[in-house]
Amino acid sequence: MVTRQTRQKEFVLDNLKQRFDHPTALQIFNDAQKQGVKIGEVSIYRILNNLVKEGSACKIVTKDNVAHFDFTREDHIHLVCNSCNRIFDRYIGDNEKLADLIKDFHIAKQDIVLYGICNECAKSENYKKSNF
Amino acid sequence: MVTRQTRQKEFVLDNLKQRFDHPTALQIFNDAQKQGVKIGEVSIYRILNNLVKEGSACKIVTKDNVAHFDFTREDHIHLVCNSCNRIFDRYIGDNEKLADLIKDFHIAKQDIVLYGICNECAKSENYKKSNF
DNA sequence: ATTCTTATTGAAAATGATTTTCATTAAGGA
DNA sequence: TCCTTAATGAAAATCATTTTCAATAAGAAT
Repeated sequence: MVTRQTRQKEFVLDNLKQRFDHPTALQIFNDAQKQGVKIGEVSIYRILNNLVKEGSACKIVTKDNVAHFDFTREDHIHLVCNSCNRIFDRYIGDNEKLADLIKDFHIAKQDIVLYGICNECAKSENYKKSNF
Repeated sequence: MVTRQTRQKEFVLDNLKQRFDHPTALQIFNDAQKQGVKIGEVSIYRILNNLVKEGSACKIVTKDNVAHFDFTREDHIHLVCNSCNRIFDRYIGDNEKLADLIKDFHIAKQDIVLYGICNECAKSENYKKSNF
């Protein structure tokens, strides 16, 4: 299957690259409309999910069940506020301590969540079928 | 407002205390039915959300947009598999390094998410109105 | 440049977990 | 036993996201 370059894909990727506010699909859709770019909302969802699959973007789900997207740049982690649903970036090295991550943010250990692929799924390679 | 003790609340809390598999509302509902305990699904959602609000439970949302619940015990963090959607507990101290969290799990830094309350919301105390 | 294949799009409908509504039930104090 | 109102639950609503599928268009082939 040969992938094709389209206006829609280009717009979504560019929009995501330019901004640092972890937009939702709807926010990107609104940007497109403001700029007179014709894209259906559904296509934005599909394009974003594809970017996540290929590793060019990551998806962060806030507690209001809304997916936010971020272009994959330098390694950083995400601090998510459960009240205002904003997402903050924190750049931190491998050798830094857990306590450093929690500083300046009110986080219980139970609310530290690391999304990845468990060893079992990684071995079976089933995860390739996954949406993430 | 005086809170009242009910069979329904008791069942949900007990069920959550007994299990370590981070059940969904539906799983708890199924347990109730198997055991002949009459509770509506809606009530389970409501009771679980109340437990989260009061700090007795925490909610972990997997990438398939399903909420899982965990009775608040010792401090531990959650590793979530994006393929099988299982949730793993990891007990870890403040002084441990970030690298230790990632060991044995295939995680990009972008997929490390810490849910909490940002300083701004904590100051304004708006977060008390929040569901979390 | 034109044709052709099929990847991609997008509108409408479907999905599915969760929340809201509101009449009914029942906890537990009076 | 009565009374207030917290809590429940069935049905309906919500809402982000996904699926469907006919129409469109990228870009290779001719």
